[in-house]
Amino acid sequence: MVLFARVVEAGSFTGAARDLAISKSAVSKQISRLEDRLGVRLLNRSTRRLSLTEAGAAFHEGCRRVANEAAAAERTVSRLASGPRGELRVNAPMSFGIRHLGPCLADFLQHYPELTIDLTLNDRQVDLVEEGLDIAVRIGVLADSSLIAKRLAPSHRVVVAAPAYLAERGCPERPEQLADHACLRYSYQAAGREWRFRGPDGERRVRTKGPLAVNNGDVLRAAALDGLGVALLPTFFVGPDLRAGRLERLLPDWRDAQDSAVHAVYPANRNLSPKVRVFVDYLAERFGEAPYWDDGLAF
Amino acid sequence: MVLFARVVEAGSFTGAARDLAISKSAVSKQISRLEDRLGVRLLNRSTRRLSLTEAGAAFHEGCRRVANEAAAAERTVSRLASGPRGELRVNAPMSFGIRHLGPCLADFLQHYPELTIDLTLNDRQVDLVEEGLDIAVRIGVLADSSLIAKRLAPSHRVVVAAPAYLAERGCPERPEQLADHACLRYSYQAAGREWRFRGPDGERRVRTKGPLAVNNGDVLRAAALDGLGVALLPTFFVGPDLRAGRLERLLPDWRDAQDSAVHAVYPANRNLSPKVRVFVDYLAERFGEAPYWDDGLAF
DNA sequence: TATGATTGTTTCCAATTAGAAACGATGGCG
DNA sequence: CGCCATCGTTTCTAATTGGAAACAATCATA
Repeated sequence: MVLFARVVEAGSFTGAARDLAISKSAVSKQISRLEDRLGVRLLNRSTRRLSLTEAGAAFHEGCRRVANEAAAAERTVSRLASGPRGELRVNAPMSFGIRHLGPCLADFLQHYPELTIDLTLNDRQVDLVEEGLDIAVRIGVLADSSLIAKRLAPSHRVVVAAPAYLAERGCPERPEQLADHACLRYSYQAAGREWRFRGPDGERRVRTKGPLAVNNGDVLRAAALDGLGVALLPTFFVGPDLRAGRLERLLPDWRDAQDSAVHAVYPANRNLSPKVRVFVDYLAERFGEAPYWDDGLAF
Repeated sequence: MVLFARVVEAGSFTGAARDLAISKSAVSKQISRLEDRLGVRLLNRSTRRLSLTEAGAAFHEGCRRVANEAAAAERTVSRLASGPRGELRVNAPMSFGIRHLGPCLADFLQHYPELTIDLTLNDRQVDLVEEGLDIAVRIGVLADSSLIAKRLAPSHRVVVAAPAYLAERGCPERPEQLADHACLRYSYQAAGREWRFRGPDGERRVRTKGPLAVNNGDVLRAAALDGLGVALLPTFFVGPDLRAGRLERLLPDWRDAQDSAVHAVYPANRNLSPKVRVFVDYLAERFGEAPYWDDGLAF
């Protein structure tokens, strides 16, 4: 229809072909096919002159409208494709979002004034497609799926306790000794009860016990700060507490065997929209392999 | 764009494929190509669920409008293609138009109430395409062209004269004798001066002379009626005069060697519009190989 | 009145697109 | 928890469409 409109407006097949950068044989054949499909002759053509039939004139009216609408629609889309613009719908885990995403949004949005963000924080596994999300931040080991996962930062978990607790119960030197401590742990996590470490002489597993299991990191941290016990928490959670001396890191020679990472997860890579790309790039730059929350900590 | 709109509205590729009676692989590939061309992902697809991206939602809005406009345009055209409707632009020679086309229009239009006629009468050779005409009635031998010519009726020319003239000058029995008569003839016609006949013993040519040459049949006829001389005129012109005895036919055993025909001429045959078809058929039926204007005359 | 230039169409071949079937992934259902 | 049905994608082949050149028809020009 766009081609037909162009032919009418150019006044010739050859002119339309030139305008649309296709061959005149393609124009001729497309118009013929269109006429056959509609069952009407649209253009009367003598070798050197074109004229519209009654049907052609009516159809051209419609084609012109179609061509305009189509061009407008493509312009709208191209605008969204040409730069970071529009609304970015983000999902993230509650605690990470509050601590590390929230504080950077103002700066990010300042860089991209045509972008707005709709951030949803929750700890359940959401379906990006179903919820119409552009991107989710996820921490841990990822189940493989059709989505793209981009690593934003490492996520180390460390064993921590309050100085008061250590003064009272002593400081464990080897993972096995944790079995005799009050261990605060995540509930509803696969191996929440068993802590695994990799150290100088291999891997060790410890079955922990303690007065509290909870499915929220903030509660866990608060309990540790109150000297209720020993907790295994990500550094993005307790980095400031360690630097401030409110918590102390135990077993510094042992690394959590389940070390994982912070990921950005988003659908497909082909035709990734600029808004998603700039957000992912921004986060990867801001966090990185040595994120600020690990400053002063060694691994 | 129509396909994309359909996918969004059906909520699945498979559903859209079914609606449009194409394969789902075609749908999948077309959407992918569209996304590549626009440089944006329009739909996020997990195996069992589709959701629109921001760009997809904006584009769908436009596609819906495009699809509606396109459907409306096709409906309009299909209506014109589905039956005799609209305006029929006709061209015909002046005298034939007045005598034989005009009188049948009322009857014709009564059969096709959704049709209107724009009839132009003139004797110059018009360019159908340039003038935007649907059909022309032409009499004589046709130059071949890209147009279709449908024979509507034979056109016989006969030699006639008024009884008064014959009483005074006598009745020629053989073509050669016309050379001694006052011959009234068409001017500006190739062989207007030379009359050719086919008779019992072959073809004869007669070089005529006379007091009047004119490029209009009505004037010629009036002159003959007035007894000014002998004229060679088509029967559709002088049929009534012959039957009424106002004119008499000479040389009944000799036929005009240039016998020609009444034709309907129109562009191309492929996708001939119903309005043209019914008009041509109507005229062919009304005139035919033994047209009413030849009633009572023998050839 | 002939010639050259330009138009839309056709032809032949290459490139693109559609279709059938297989595939991998996911949700519903027992 | 496993099976089946269904979804979108991929693969391979067949059909369709596009392009360059040849063609037929017309107009402008000399």
